[in-house]
Amino acid sequence: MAKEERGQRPHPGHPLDWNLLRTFIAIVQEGSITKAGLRLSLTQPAVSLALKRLEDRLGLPLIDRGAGRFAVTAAGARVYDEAVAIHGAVSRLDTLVHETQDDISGHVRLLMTSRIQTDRLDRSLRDFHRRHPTVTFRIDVMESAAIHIALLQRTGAMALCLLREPIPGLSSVVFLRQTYRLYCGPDSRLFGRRGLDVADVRHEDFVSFTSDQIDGVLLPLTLFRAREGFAGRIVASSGNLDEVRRMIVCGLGIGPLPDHIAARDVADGLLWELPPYDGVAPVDVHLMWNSSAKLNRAERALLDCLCAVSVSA
DNA sequence: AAACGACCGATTGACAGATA
DNA sequence: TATCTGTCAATCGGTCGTTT
Repeated sequence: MAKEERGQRPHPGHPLDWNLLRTFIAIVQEGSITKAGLRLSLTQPAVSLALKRLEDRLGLPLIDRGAGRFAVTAAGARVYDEAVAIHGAVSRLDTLVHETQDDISGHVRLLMTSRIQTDRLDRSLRDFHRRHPTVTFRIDVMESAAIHIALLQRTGAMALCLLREPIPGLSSVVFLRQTYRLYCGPDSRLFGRRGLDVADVRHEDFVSFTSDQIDGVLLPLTLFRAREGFAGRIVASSGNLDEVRRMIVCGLGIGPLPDHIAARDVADGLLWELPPYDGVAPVDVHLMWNSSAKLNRAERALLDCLCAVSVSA
């Protein structure tokens, strides 16, 4: 059928064959009908015909194709998004059906900000692994803002990250309370000096986190600097806690770190605590998850496990 | 630059097997 | 028996490298 003849939906209410969507996903992902055929163990004509059937069913061209030409149309992009969502749901059916009551298996993807150090988390993972040794893990480290997006898009099941204010659609409990304090490195003129006042550090160059902004999850640090009249320039920033620590130790400037993380460096003579000595700001680590996402049993079990040891559980 | 041929990818027609 | 979905073979059209 010529494309220009397809202007209406010729099969209103006709049930759509799932295989056509599966084939269409392969065509879009491979960017070629031939490659899609190889992936699906079909011949190229079979894939070409399947695409043509899908286009006929929907009454719209989905791929603008020809010799040396392959482009997903706007309608094709919309169909692809829906097909992927349907594929995800269908793919989970087998796991959901075959999971038994007393044998939890599966895969868990946990998202975390850098350097979440707490025995509470370590103990939970150790206990969980002993109880469910067949469950596999993947832990991805990223910035809190990226984690929030990943949870909303359901590409991760749960996360340990910072949170400024509640996010619609995401549930959270406080997993760990931590206080940020200011530190400097051994090269700083302030290193080793006791009994300093905030006024003594106000004009120092500053190392900070990329989320230390008015719209970031470390807003309390921003507010602290504004409240105390810090006038030093921000000479370096990173979203990774290890890199912020490195830049402070290397003397690029003074900067905030969670006190329990900095404690060992202070003991080793790499960091020196600065005023205010009661801490800059409390910044809690939250356990977060998408409340409307369908978790597998492994994910649900780990979430229950982590919730049980959370501060605000 | 034009012509040529090899190659690649898509479509079409004929036909076969499975299924309702 | 009609329909759907697959394969095979032939064909078309474009790209690319080589030759003239």
